[in-house]
This record gives sequence, C-alpha cells and structure tokens, in this order.
Amino acid sequence: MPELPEVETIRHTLKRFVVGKTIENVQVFWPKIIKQPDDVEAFKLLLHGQTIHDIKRKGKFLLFELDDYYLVSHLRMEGKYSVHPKVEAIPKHTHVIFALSTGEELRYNDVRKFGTMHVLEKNQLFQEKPLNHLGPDPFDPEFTIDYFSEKIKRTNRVIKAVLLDQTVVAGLGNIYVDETLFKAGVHPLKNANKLTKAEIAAIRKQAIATLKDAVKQGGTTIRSYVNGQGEMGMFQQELNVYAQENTACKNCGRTIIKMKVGGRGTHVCPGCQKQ
DNA sequence: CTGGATGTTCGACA
DNA sequence: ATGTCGAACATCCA
Repeated sequence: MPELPEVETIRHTLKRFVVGKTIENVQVFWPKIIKQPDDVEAFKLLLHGQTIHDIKRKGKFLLFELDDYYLVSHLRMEGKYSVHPKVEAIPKHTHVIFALSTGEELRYNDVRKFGTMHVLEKNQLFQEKPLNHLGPDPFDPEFTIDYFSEKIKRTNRVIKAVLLDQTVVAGLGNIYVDETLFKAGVHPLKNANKLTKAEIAAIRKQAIATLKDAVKQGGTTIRSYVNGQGEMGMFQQELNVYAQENTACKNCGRTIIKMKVGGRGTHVCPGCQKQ
C-alpha cells in the first residue's frame, strides 16, 4: 500500500490521536510481524508504560517516539493504524493492539500480514536494521544531483529498479516511480548508467515535485489505502499513467500501456517516454 | 476453479 | 559483488 505520501499522511493524521498517551498493554495476534526484539514477550515488556511523544517518518517507515525507544513500523502492502474505544468490536486482520491510558486502543490491521515492527534504542535508531541502509528522503538536502548521479553511474540496472531501491532514495514505490518517470519523459527500461545529466536532473526534480504534490493531496487511494482517520487520499485524480492503461495520455493523446519491469506492473506513455 | 495481480522488501541463487 | 526472482499472505478479478 503506502509509499512516502501515504505514510506521511498517516503520520500526520494519527499524531493527534496518540501523542501524550501511554501504552498500558500490548496484544500480538500474529507474532511474525514483530522483528525486534525477536521474542514477542520482550517486545510487549519494552513498550509497557511507554508514553508516545511524537510520530516521525523516514522513507516509508513510521517512527513512534517513546520515552526510551522508537517503535519503528513498516506497513508494507496493506498495513493500517487506527484508534478506537476499547469497547468497539475488533475487525478481522487486526494483529497488534496497543491499549492506551485513555481507554482507547491503537490498532494495527494488515490483511496480508507483511508489515514489520522493531523496537530500537533511541541512540542507535539509524545504526541498525531496518533503517541503517536507507538512502535520503527525496526532500532531504543530501538528495543532491551529485549524490543521485553517483549512485546511478555505479549500477547496471534499469532506472525503474534504481528508483525503487530504498538505499538510493527512500520513499518512492511503484505508483510514484511510474508517475515520476512519465513527468521526466524517461522510459522505465532505460539503463540508469546511460541517462544524460539533463535526464537525471529531471527525474530528481519530478520525484520531489510528485511526492510533494501527493502529500498535499493526502496520498493515493487505489483500492484500500486510508489515513489515520480512515479517510481516502485524493492524488489518484492526478495520476498520469499509473492505473491509466488503455486511456489517452493527457499530454500527447497516445494510449497508455502497461508492461512488466523487474516483475512490477509498469505504466508508460509510448509517446512521452521513448526507450 | 485456477492463475495472475496487488501500493513491499528480503533472502536465496546465478 | 550485483542483479534477478520467488516468497511472505489474503483477496479480487478474468
């Protein structure tokens, strides 16, 4: 499900429901979601009595700032958070419940059970898994043209694979990579190390612009994404190529096609993106 | 009914 | 060392 704009929207909307509240109890119904500590009982014990002070984000990860730790949560394809009164019925696919001091529950729901949670010491947040090898966010000052060009030169992969690589730049996923490459006028199958300086600059610029715009629209809802208050995103109205196959390109009128690139469904305008 | 696809990532292989 | 591919899992659609 969520890429950077969706995670950012969840972060923002969820904050007002949980900040200042204390975790009094934790229930885990699908232990494989808990990656650190490896023992689920230890996970519960660490969180017991911890107050949630803030929610931050790095790439597609949510970072719950607690008294002594960060709870690092990745939503993968379908993960969702929501806050409910304890008495409210627990829906299917709810796998982790954090009971809060207010009598409410922060619930983690994940149809496909791919999501992950790590509890990390605050001072080594970025020193160990899962955050240690992440590249900069597109909005970070470190994501310069020089940095991006260096990364691109050293690889033999197609540009779409490079943009999906979170160690290069953190936060882009399948939707926003396709949208970025369309706006930059670059074909997803183009070899990264054959890109011109101008193309590299355009990709960087359009990645930043696309994500900013999508954050403004509260993310993209294709079928299941909702934010921390259960609301859908609006960016799907602005999609140029993703999920637009067999429709006319808004720019040139040619028919948008769908193909496979590195195993991922990939949307291309054959007029605007030449290989 | 069966196979393929879904917004992600990682570990197993070549 | 790098790059590709399937698996983790549930659901929906052709």
